[in-house]
This record gives sequence, C-alpha cells and structure tokens, in this order.
Amino acid sequence: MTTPLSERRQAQLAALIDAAERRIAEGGMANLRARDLAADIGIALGGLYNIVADLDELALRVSSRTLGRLGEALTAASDALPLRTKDDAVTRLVAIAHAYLHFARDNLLLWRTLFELRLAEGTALPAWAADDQLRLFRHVAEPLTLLVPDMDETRQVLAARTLFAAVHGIVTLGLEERLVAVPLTALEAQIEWLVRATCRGLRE
Amino acid sequence: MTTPLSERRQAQLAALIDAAERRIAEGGMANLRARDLAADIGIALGGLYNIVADLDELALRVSSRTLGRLGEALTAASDALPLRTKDDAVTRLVAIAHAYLHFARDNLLLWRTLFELRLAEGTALPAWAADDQLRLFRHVAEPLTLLVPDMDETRQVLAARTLFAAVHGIVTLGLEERLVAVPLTALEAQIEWLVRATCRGLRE
DNA sequence: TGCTTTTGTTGAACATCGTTCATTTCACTC
DNA sequence: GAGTGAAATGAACGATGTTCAACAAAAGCA
Repeated sequence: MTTPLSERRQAQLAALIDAAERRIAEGGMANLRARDLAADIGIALGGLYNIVADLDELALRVSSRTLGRLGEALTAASDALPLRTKDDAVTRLVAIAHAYLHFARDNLLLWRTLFELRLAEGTALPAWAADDQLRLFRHVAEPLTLLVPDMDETRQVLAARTLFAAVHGIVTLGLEERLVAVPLTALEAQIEWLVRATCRGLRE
Repeated sequence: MTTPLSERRQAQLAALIDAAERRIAEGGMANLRARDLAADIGIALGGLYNIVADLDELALRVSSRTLGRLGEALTAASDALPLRTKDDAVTRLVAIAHAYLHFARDNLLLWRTLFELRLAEGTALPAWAADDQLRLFRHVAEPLTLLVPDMDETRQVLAARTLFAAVHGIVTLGLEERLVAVPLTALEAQIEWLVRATCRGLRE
C-alpha cells in the first residue's frame, strides 16, 4: 500500500510536521496555511502535496503527535503513584484527571485541534490515529479494574469512557474563555470532587 | 448605537437567519457560504453585508436561536416534574441532562456550531448572547439550591457548572461518531448514573 | 563521459471563498 | 418631473487550497 519513504522524505515530513505544530500552537488550525508552511521548510508550494495529501492529513499527523505527548503526560502522572488498594485507584484517577487538565491548559491550541478535526466525510479515521485514542482510555481503565473487579468488562469500559468524558467536559468548558474564566485551582477542586463522587458511586 | 431596523430589514434578517439555520442543519458551518445564502433569500451577493456585518455574526445569530430552543427544551423537561423533595431535585436534574442529550442528538450540527464559534479576537461576546448562556445554567442551579440549601451560593453555582460540564462532556464524546458509536440508551444510562452519583456526593 | 529514464521539484494557473465599493436603481418629496 | 437620499447590485480584489505541465536532478547504463 504505502511505499517505504526515502530518508529525505522522512526528514521533509518531520520538518513539515514540526512547522505545522509550531503554527497551530501559535494560532490554531486557522493558522495552518499551505504557502506559509512551504516557506517554513523551504520548498515550493506544490511540493507540499508530494509530502502530504492535503492539509487535513497534516493536521491529523500533528494531532497524532499531540495525542502521543498527552499519553506520556498521563503515564508520568500514573507511574509516580502506587496502585495496590482501591484508595490508590481513586487517587490515581484523580491524578490522571488533573494531568489531563494541565496538559490541555499548557497545550491549549494543540489540544483543541484534537477535536476540531473534520475528516472528509466517508473517509474513516486511519488506524494509527484510532490506536492513539484507545491507549488513552487504558489509562483510565486500569485503575478502574482494580476499583471494581467484579464488574463485567463491557461495563468497566463504559464506566471508563463516562468518567473520561465527564472530566473532558469540565476541562473543555473550564478552558473556554468565552464564559467567565474559572481559576485553575477551582477547576482542579471540581475535577477531584467529581472523580471522587463517581468513584464512590461505582463502589456503591 | 444601533439604529432601529425598518420592517423590511427585519424581514430580510429573519429570512437570512432562516436560510443560514437550514444550511447549517444540513451541512454544518462549512456549508454557510455567502453566495448560497444570497441566492436563498433572493438578493445580490453584496446585499448580505447590509443585513449582517459578516458571516460570523450570522452564525452567532443562528446560535442564539439554537440556544433559545435548547432553553425551551430544558424548560419543557423541567416543568413537567414536581420540585418539592430532594429526590425530586435529583429526578429533575436527570431529566434535564436527558433533555440536553436528546436536543444535541436531534439538532446535532446546529448544536455543534454553538461551540465552534470563534469570535474575531479582541471582540467580546455580545451581551444578548451571554444572557442566553446564563439562562441555561439556571435550569441546573434551581434544583441544586433545593438539594443543598445550606451551601453558599458561589459553591452552588460552581457545582451547577461542574455538573453541567460533566454531562456536556458525556454528550459530546458520545455523539462523536469518530469513535465507536455508543447506543442512545447506553448514553442515557451513563448520564443518569453520573448525575445520581454526583448528587449523592453533594448530599454527602 | 555522454545518453536515457526515472524521480523529484517547481510555480503559474485554477477554483472557490469572504468581503468591498463604485455604480446603478429605487422610492419618495417638493 | 426633477431632485435627493437610501438601498441594492455585481464586478473586482485578495486569500486560500489544490493541480499539473514544464523543468531539473539523479540514477542507471554503455
């Protein structure tokens, strides 16, 4: 299917993704312009389309990198903590949620583009992009299996999704400056409160 | 500041918002093109800019209408239920959350544009648009004051925001077809579970 | 080295946007 | 009917993403 890329192409692709990442971090997806990117990496305008099918693919590749970094951030937050007791599980879930908040805040525009991607309709998400997402869920799922080991797995997965989504919602609206700005510490407190409340609900 | 609009202008504006709403409902904000809209309401291209400053303002006006309809939907879900006991409050909060889910599902593209609005930086949200948002929070705040009357008001408002945001997150990710599609009934169940768990957490 | 073929690069050109504005048309008054 | 101000018009402008015929560079080969 995909022919192996020459070393040169690899380097061009990496440079292109670097440039795109920089531009998105500065001004969001609206700041991703073909002519600017071509100038950034020193190639002609048309040359972009030898490296990447279109700008959407480029945004997708940047997003994949962002997802990777997000995963690392969650891993770092997880691995620092023990995971033996059920209380450990709760503490870890709180830590993961807080790490999510901080990543989103520190990488605001890159994080937002994760959810602004609109694939040309009909085309499905590439497999490598879907994998990145599943890896994230596992961070939440792992403590959950310790917390409620008797629950069947489909319910556990569903609970992980729900918890993740709820935290995501708080972060999303909390970082929306359109509304009243919420202080970071207040957001942290509300997230912790919600995670603990739902964990208590899970344990019955 | 704003001169009173002639009757003719009012009618044109209404027709324009109608057309824009129809186009967004069909294909999202990407489907909002000046030439199409002008053709829809039978005026010349340039005439659009006598009715509306730019397409962003038009999208904002459509969003205002959408927020209004969303408010009505939440009101309808609320008013059908009594609000005397604390259990009533929980039941009502669940009903509101379910109504939110159904509205989002039934008005998917219009609902999404509520959050896709990017104001030209520096310009603040018009007051009439901010009011619409506050009205929504009141739907959640009202049952909450019954549920935890001893809590000081700032905490209550924060709790309402958090609950709203959490439900919003579940709905957002649940309706994202990019990931695995979640059945509607499963979403309903997860929302109800989360709302009840957080309410239990509130009551201590 | 010279010739051919393949591969990679270029930038002008195209299509499609939102937005502007000089010109024209219209409605109304005296 | 002439004059005047408001409203509507659509050609034109500047961005933008994308394509492709022409060009250049590299690689294979004698």
